[in-house]
Formats: sequence, C-alpha cells, structure tokens
Amino acid sequence: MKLGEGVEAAIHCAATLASVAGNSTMPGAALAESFGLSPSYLLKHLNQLTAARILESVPGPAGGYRLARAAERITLLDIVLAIEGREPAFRCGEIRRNGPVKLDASAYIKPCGVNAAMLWAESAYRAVLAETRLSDIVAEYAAEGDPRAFAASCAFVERHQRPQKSNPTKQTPARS
Amino acid sequence: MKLGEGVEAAIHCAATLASVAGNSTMPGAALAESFGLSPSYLLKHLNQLTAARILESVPGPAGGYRLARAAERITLLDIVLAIEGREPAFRCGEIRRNGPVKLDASAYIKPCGVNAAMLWAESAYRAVLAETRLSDIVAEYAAEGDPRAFAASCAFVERHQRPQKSNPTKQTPARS
DNA sequence: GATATCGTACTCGGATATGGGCTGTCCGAGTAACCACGG
DNA sequence: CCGTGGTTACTCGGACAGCCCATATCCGAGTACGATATC
Repeated sequence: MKLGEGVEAAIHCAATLASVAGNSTMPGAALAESFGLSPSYLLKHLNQLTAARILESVPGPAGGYRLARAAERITLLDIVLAIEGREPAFRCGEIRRNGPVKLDASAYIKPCGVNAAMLWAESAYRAVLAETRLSDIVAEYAAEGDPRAFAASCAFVERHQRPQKSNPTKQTPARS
Repeated sequence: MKLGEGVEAAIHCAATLASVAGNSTMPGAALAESFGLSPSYLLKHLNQLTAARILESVPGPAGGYRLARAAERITLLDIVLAIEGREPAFRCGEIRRNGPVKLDASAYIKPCGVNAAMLWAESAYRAVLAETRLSDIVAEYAAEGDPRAFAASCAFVERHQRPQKSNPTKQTPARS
C-alpha cells in the first residue's frame, strides 16, 4: 500500500495547468522546473495523463500540454487511476481454493468475503477521490494558500504559457 | 497503489485462527497447507502479525499461533496496517516548495491541499476497514459461504489445532 | 515586395538502464514433549 | 511406581538470494517557426 510519487507530481501539474488560460499550452520542461523535478521523468507521467484523455499535447515549438477538459470535470480519481492503473489495489488470489481438500467449483460460486470487504473499502476511497474536483484543489489553493506562493505560481504560469492558434479540431491527433 | 499479496494470506489465516477454540494453537505449517502457500514465506507475515500484537506465538512442539484477543476486537485495518505498514500510502514530498522561486518557510505553514485531500480519502478507506471486524468475516463466511467449504475448513482446524496447558501468563515473552 | 522552400530548433513519445522493495528460501535459537534411568 | 535428567524433534525467528516494478535517463520522430533564395 504505497502510491508512487508520480501521483503527487501529476496532481500538482494538473492544478498548474488549470491556471493556463484558454487553449494555451505549457511545456513539460516548464512544469518540471516549476516543481524541481526531472523533466525527462515527468514526461512519462504527463504522457500517461495524455493517454487517459486528461491532458492534451501539442507537439512542435510553442507546443506543450493543456487540460483536455474543464477543471470542474476532472477529479482526483481520474488522475490517480491514470497514474496507478485502474485495477483495484487488492487482488484476490482465491487462496481459499488452494487448500488440501479439493472441492468442486460449485462450492465457490459466492465471491470471497475478504475480497468483498477490501473492495468495499477501496470503493469508499475512490468515492472520496471522485468527489474532489481539480477545480476544488485550485480554489482551495487560491483561497487558503499563502498569497505570495499563489502569486509566484501565477507569474510562473503567465511567463511560460504559450498561446495557440485557434485550431480546436486537430489536437492530439494520433492514438495508437 | 497495489497491496502485497501477503495481506490476503494474513486475513485468511487470522480468520482461520478465529475458529480455533480457547487457547489452543495452530502451527504455521498447517495454515500454509490450508491455503497452498509456502510455509517459509507465510511465517514472515505471521511474524509481522505477532509483532503487531494481533497474534500470539507459542514455541516448541505442540506450539503455533493463536489470536492475541477476541475476533470481535480485531479489525481488518489492524491486519492491513500490520502487513503494509502504518504510514499513509500517499507521501507528500512538498514539491510545491521546490520551484525556482524560493519563498520563505512562512509561506508554507498551511498544509498542502493535495496532501490533505489524499489523506482524507485514505482516512475514509481506513474507516471502512476499521468497521469490519474479523468476527464479521468469519460470520459472513459461515452464513453465506458454501456449507461444504465451511465444514472442510472446520474439520481442518479441528485436526490441526493443538491444545495448550492453561498457562495464560507466560506467552510471547520476549519483545525486542 | 511577396512567396515558396529549406533548415533549424523545440516539442513530445517511446525504448533503454538502474535501484529498492516484495517475494521466496534457508538455517539457527529455543522450548516442550518424550524416553530412559535411577530411586 | 514416581521423580529426574538427557535427548529429541518440532516450533518460531531472523538472516540470506531472486525477481519484478517504479525510478531515472537518453535518443529519435514530428512539427511549427524563421531565414533565405527566387519570382
């Protein structure tokens, strides 16, 4: 039970991108610099977010990343699942069947109670994450956070965002 | 976000030990055989449960493991924390401070909102696990599970449990 | 001066090494049962 | 027959390798911008 540290980076990057106006983009290198992370490694996580349709990428000079949809329609659950994978954390190996007494498969038609309990707990975890929108994170940061830090963040975004020629049709073209 | 498979083994073993009567014990080898697991490896997890005061171990011949307290007072959270560790899954690296603009530490007296949201979700996860007692798992298994599997499990326990001479004072003596 | 063409520089994307932790196994310390012996 | 000592065998506990995934990095494909040569 340990989340990769890429989750933290992904959430902070998404929150930063939420401050980018319109369809402007921000390069991954700028995001990495914003949090003191390795640019090459952060690209991997940003790529995962792009594959999950949370971010959009624009190649070429003046390219970068932006949110694929409004921050109100992105939840923390989306980001966590994009980074950590969609399968549940608890995987039932059905070890109850591996005992010395071999029973017919009809004895195990009922799902494993342990698995059900663990999955129920995890559904509660995911429900809370699903209730937290990215816009909530940004709003809480703007309201509760230190004004200096917020201003510095906004200035950094303003300095590194690259406006795009309005071409909303052709973006993130290929998907293998 | 992926739990080790030792959690599943630990829960099933604890549920099995809940069926052991009185202060009798059950060897780890029998528990491993009961689920088709490697005895040597299961010992590691049972040892963790013992260190967490969930199980008690009795050395020597006719020794083994038993629950340290009633199954009603053992929750799934206890077992999960004993195996996976007590620290939260999400570790905030405070990457918001690592940006190029160096601010005074007074700008970060407020806790990180991302960290708070993730920890809040995890507290919901743990709350559900804390509400599920080991006795609930056993009762659900006895009521909902297949009667044949339950009877086989009870017979296995009955065959492998070792009664102890009533000596409740001196058990699990040393703790380093 | 306007336009087509070429070169360049910047971006993302995937393929490639490395390290830590979970997995799996082994051997040693300790203890209670068992048995032999003596009283 | 009962008590005592030694042996034995069984248990747990911790120390030792192996493998897989997350981490970290690099290089290549693709694209828009800018300069340049031409009309």
